[in-house]
Amino acid sequence: MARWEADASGRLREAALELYVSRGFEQTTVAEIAARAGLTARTFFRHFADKREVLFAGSAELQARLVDALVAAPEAASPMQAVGAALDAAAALLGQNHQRSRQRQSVINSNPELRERELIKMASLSTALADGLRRRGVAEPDASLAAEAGIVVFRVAFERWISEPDGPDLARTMRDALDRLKAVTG
Amino acid sequence: MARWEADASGRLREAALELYVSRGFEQTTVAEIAARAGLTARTFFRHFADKREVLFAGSAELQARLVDALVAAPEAASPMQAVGAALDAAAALLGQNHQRSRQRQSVINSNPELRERELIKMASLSTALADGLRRRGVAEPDASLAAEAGIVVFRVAFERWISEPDGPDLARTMRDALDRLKAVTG
DNA sequence: CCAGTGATGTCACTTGATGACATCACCACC
DNA sequence: GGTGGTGATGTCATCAAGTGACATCACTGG
Repeated sequence: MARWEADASGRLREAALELYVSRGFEQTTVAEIAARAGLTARTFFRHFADKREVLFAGSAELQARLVDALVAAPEAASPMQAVGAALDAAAALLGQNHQRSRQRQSVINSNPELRERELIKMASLSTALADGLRRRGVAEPDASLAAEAGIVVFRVAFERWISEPDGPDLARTMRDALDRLKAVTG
Repeated sequence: MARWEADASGRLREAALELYVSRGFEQTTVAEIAARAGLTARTFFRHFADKREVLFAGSAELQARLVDALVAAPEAASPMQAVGAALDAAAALLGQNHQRSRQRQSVINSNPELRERELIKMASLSTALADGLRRRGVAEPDASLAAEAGIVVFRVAFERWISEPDGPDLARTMRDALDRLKAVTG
């Protein structure tokens, strides 16, 4: 029994993505997004800290799942094996919706401000993974390095997966990238 | 001689850093920075694209030097050895001014918008290094992975160097971090 | 001496973002 | 059934970032 139309946040997310795709990020005003969702600009900023954040609403959940997978890895697993488990979880969560991922990523890639925001989300992921590794008893700087290396693999593999509509699935692409990283640093 | 006071850009950089340090980034307006430099806000935006960019004026030169060092590495050098040469160049350029680096980094670390900007500069560095590696004949995804791995080492080592006033110098810290990365991914 | 040029100033404007306050529908409790 | 609380929203005012258009002003080259 909603007092207002339900799921204001979801409507704002949807309206924003549609407008960002059709006219571009900069050409879209917050007032337009809110109007399309049947709300006002002031309300938009109650749901999202700024105009970019609306595209990253799912990142907190992604981070939580990655960390869960990392800490749940077998105690005997090496740091990079634990990171690998986190990457598997990421692939499971993002590996669907190739089309939607591609669309969203295209918006992000076409705007520097959005790329900045994406990078800081990745950095947050990285520090969360490093925290998880330290809780597993991994010392510094190994924990940070393994976490950052995992994020590198994630980014490179995700980009590759996005750009190859008929390539292997995300999980496979990530495992391949991880193998290549081992080879190239070795 | 100069029609106006010389080095407007340098005066703006200096004024901005002073104000960002003393009152914080958000609490400083562009009008204040410009006034301290004897200029107007409009002129500030002719020198710097936005309020954050003034802190990253040297990044283009840093990038050029890293790429130069990378492409100048011996032809027989492996991808990671070439990246290592770039890191040596970075250490030579940034390894001085421990005090100033620390001050600037403290401003950046205390503000999310500035951290975003720093991350995108790092990403730019990474793609430039990957380009350089490809010019050296390194294929994808190895070029991207080696470049990103190099940036990871750079970031982790720089942070470590900043936080340890009496630790080893930057070049040494970077070499150590690179060794640890090899160990942890191996 | 004069036209051109480049750096700056002035003005007007849009938009992102925020604080203060009002409103309005529902809910719990007496 | 009131009655007051609560949470989500709207309204209004305001600030600061950023930009376009145009003026100015000092020097430079012919």
